[in-house]
Amino acid sequence: MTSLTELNQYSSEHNHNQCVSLALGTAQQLCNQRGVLLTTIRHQVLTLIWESHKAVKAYELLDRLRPLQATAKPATIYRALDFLIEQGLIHRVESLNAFVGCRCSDQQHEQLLLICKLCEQVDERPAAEVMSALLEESKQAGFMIHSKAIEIHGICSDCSTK
Amino acid sequence: MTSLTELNQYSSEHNHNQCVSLALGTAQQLCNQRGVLLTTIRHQVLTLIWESHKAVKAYELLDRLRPLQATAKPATIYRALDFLIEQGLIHRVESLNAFVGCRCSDQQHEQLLLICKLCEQVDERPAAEVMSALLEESKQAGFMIHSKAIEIHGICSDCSTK
DNA sequence: TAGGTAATTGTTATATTATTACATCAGAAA
DNA sequence: TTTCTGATGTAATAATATAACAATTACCTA
Repeated sequence: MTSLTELNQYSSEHNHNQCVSLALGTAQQLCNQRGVLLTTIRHQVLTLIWESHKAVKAYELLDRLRPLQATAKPATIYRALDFLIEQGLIHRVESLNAFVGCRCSDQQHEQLLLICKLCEQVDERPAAEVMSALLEESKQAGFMIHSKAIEIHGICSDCSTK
Repeated sequence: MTSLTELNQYSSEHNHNQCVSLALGTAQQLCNQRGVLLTTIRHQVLTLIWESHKAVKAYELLDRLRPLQATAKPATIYRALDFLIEQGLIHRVESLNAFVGCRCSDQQHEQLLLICKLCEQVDERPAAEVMSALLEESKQAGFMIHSKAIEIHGICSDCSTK
């Protein structure tokens, strides 16, 4: 079986339907395992986020959710986003105030994010070397890590070779 | 001469006046060298930011600036912040929507930020190993770096030993 | 199946963060 | 003096996010 992390969304010919169905399938499975509910709204928001590999703004999601949920309000979106983040199904991109689907929700969730300024796509990388250097650095500083946001902005390989 | 980076703000007995005068001195010097103006407002905002090693919110700065600049408005603060960031004199902490003085403005500006959840102080570290691992990772991904935000949240050594 | 409870969603209002556009002013250069 | 540039004043508004409370739904168990 293909795993989420084996797909590279930057390649223009990637099968995005496969991305989406893998992501939603994994999400459902994880929620089942954890005894939490992937309700209709949460499922819809996750699906909207997965429409592309770009980070999406909350109010853009709201606009896109409204046709499906006539009563949707900001709180509707933010609650769904909170849930999806808690469950590790999406990333909050701090430097963009935006949200992107996580392709590694079943594994190590904290990843390095490579954010392309041109195509706006966000790539996740486990970046083991970076993470271990980070651990070492924190250890030296006597700092106990709770969470990390590692966000790199630049030009992705696909855009720079075009 | 003591350099900014030799001081550790986490040690409760550090001489903060020294931090401030070093920071403001370096800032003035850099602005002179670059032929840009550290105007009264910009100097005041930088001074307010340096009142502590905590990240400060824009509207909190505004409140604290108003006694000094009766006409100050949001744009006043955001313009000063934009300038200070451009000149590398402060960091924007993306994950807090807040701002903190930079102790390495005369050197490599992009640093790892260690943000304590208890005392709220922000420590900067050049973290050479992390940065080189990051470069290597980007290279492998064919990604051209423009800028980085590396923000680690947790408990600082000072707080965890208290 | 009825009743209790916790989780989810609906709804309104508002807080917080940030930008845009245009007017004015101050200082350096022609 | 005129002109240009950068900085600031000012008003309005856009964009992002949360709080508080009511209503509904899902689920457990007696």
